[in-house]
Amino acid sequence: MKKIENQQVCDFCIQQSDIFRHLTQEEFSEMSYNKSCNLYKRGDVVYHEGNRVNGIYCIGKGIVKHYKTGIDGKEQIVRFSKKGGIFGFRSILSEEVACTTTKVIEDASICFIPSEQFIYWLKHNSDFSMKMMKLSCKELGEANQYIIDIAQKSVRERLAEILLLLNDNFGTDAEGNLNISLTREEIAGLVGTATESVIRLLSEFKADNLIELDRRHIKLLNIKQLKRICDVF
Amino acid sequence: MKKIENQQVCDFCIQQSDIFRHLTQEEFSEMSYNKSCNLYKRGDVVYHEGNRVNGIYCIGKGIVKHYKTGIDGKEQIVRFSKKGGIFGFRSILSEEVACTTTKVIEDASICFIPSEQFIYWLKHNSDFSMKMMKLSCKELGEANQYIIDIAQKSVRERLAEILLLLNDNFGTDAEGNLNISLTREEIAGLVGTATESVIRLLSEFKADNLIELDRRHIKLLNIKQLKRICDVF
DNA sequence: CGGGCAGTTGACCCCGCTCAAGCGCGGTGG
DNA sequence: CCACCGCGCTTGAGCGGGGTCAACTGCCCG
Repeated sequence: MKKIENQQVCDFCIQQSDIFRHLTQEEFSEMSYNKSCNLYKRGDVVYHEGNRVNGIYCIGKGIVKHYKTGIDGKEQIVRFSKKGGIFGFRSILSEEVACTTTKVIEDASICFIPSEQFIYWLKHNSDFSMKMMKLSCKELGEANQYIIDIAQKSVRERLAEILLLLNDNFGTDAEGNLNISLTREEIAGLVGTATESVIRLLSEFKADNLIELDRRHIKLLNIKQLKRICDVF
Repeated sequence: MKKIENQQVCDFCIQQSDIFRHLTQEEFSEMSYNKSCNLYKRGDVVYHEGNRVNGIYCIGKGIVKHYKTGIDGKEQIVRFSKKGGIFGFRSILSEEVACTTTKVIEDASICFIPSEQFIYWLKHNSDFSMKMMKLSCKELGEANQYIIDIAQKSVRERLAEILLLLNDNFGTDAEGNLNISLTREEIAGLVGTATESVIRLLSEFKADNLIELDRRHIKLLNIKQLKRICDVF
């Protein structure tokens, strides 16, 4: 886990983030002073499930996955975070240990802000506090949706939904491929199924001309039909 | 849906709730002035999924279930709230419509506090605001746990877990029965399975002397063994 | 007494998980 | 430069958990 001081990229992360838009100039300077910025490579772990987290993290560049480890070490991915996103706050605010492991899946530049600083802002800047409140409640709504999806939809439906969700969250590159590179196993951990099932269903989708596959590059060809597959509700 | 003004029970709900402990005397009086208290019967709906919620609710007495409606109207219960609990805040804070329906399962006395009042407190009482933050993040952690449970555990394991969870949350009455009365269908909606599966597994548990069944009264006989069943992680 | 709903039980079968074998590609070392 | 290795990916076979459907019971209530 290589960590390099890199203040320049770090300022970028503040500008990107909705959460920090409402800081005053003074607060902004204080933040720059107190935070530290590190570079991470794919596979690096930011923190482990069950560990105490003593600050929040914001992303200037790259993508991380948040997952819980279950039976036989099988990963269940509950969320991603990308440029402009923050994470780690759940554990601090609920005063519990981390409920997920956070691992880098695309080389990233991530800032660390000590929890004292974070808590101080929450208490003294109500705009910031309301933004945080909104964020955590939004994530709660998404988690609730996830629960009913996994409980009631078929794997096929969930896979279609996940593909659309990745499309919305990460968009596409010049060739039209999803702007996130996941192994089949990671997709399985996201959908909540076995790796083999993901492979079979992706092949089916390809045969039906819904998607194009080239190794880890996935291109959505027929979004309307994919929506029809997952919108059973 | 019978609603009766009932100020006396309502004061009780404020005293019960952790969330309101930190209000000043002045704030407490203001709250009593602005809130309204209503009585609900089993089956009454407090608000529907997809509707706008314009205040938060706190419970003086009774139990409600929060559920999402899925395929064929199948309910997925995501949470309960009981005496001292508050709900409805997620929708207000995330500025979205309600993501769940809230229905009474045990006759209840529930207060309504307009969102302007709620938001005002959040902005002007940082203790209150921190409490709310903690609550929403705690719920988020529970939702994440729920996701991996449903994705990776068997129905048998989940049912055992749910029984223990009900035991922790609602305790037992004088005869040792769980202090919450649920239909088999509701248990199924909680576990995320079919009603018939719940019935079969409950019978199994009974045959193994893990529980005692008498209609909707459930009594846990061997908590240690139930824990062993659900703790596969 | 009859209707309706919750609960129960049995039969059936399909989705999706597991296991096992084979393939393709990139990296490494001789 | 090629041979080997290992990991990620793919495909097939088999089977079992659990969902669905249907029939029946018991109980409450009009």
